[in-house]
Amino acid sequence: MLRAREALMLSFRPILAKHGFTEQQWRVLRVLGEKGPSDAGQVAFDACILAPSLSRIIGKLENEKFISRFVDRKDGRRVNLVLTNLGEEILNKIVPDMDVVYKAIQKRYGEEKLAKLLELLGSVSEWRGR
Amino acid sequence: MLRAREALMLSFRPILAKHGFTEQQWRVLRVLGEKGPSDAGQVAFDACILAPSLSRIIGKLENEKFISRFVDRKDGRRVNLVLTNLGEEILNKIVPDMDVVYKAIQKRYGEEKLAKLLELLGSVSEWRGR
DNA sequence: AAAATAAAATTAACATCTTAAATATTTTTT
DNA sequence: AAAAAATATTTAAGATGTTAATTTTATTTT
Repeated sequence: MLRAREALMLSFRPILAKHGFTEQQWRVLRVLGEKGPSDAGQVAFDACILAPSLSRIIGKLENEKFISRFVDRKDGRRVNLVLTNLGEEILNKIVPDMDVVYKAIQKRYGEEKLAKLLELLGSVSEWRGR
Repeated sequence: MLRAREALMLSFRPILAKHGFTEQQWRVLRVLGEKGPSDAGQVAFDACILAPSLSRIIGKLENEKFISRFVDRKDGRRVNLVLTNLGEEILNKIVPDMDVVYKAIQKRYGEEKLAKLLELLGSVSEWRGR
């Protein structure tokens, strides 16, 4: 699984590097773009990043003005995260490049084969906690 | 893929923690146990660990007497790694515990489904370099 | 054979992972 | 309402990931 992931990321990483993002920073931006404003816990789950890592990542992304962070009004423990305009801009620049690579992979590997793989991976993911 | 891996490792990590090893240290020991003495480059590939990480890991495992390291006689650039007796002992203690978990997963998830997943993952891994 | 190039491992620097502990806030108990 | 338990986030510390630079040894060029 590690090697498969590594083989895939070899194609994606150069795109991120060109824009100065790491994989994880990218996942945070992408999740916020796809699901809209969310609290840190939700982003951590969606981006598959542990809470301590996320804390530092959002610190950086906030400093660089890609996201903003504010405490929830109803629950003072929660921190809400939102993309800034700058964050949305950069997201819209990167997404198309990633899509090109994704589609190339889909074509090269076989569309139905890839779908099957994702389905099997999804069913593994779901047993969290048993 | 990340989430699937995480779901699986949730079952394995406690076993390693009980013996005081990290995932990566374990992969190094296991590879040396399965393939016998190998040079660092080969171990790095087999254990899916980058060379710089491996350097640090083998430093620790050598200090703790689980492996020994010596330069290749024919090629002075290469470093060969071997399990010590202590390393083999600990390996033989941990392997059965890991097997129990693996078989439980195999049973719970479905043997042929798991085989299919591993096959698909294997074929993804193989494109390295295209 | 000397110089240039290539290859394997290590070191360095910064980012992230992982577990545990600490903080702050909310909810539940008593 | 005060105390206790639970929840969300952050800090801390040690280990690994990632890229680049360095070191050492082999191989290739000239």
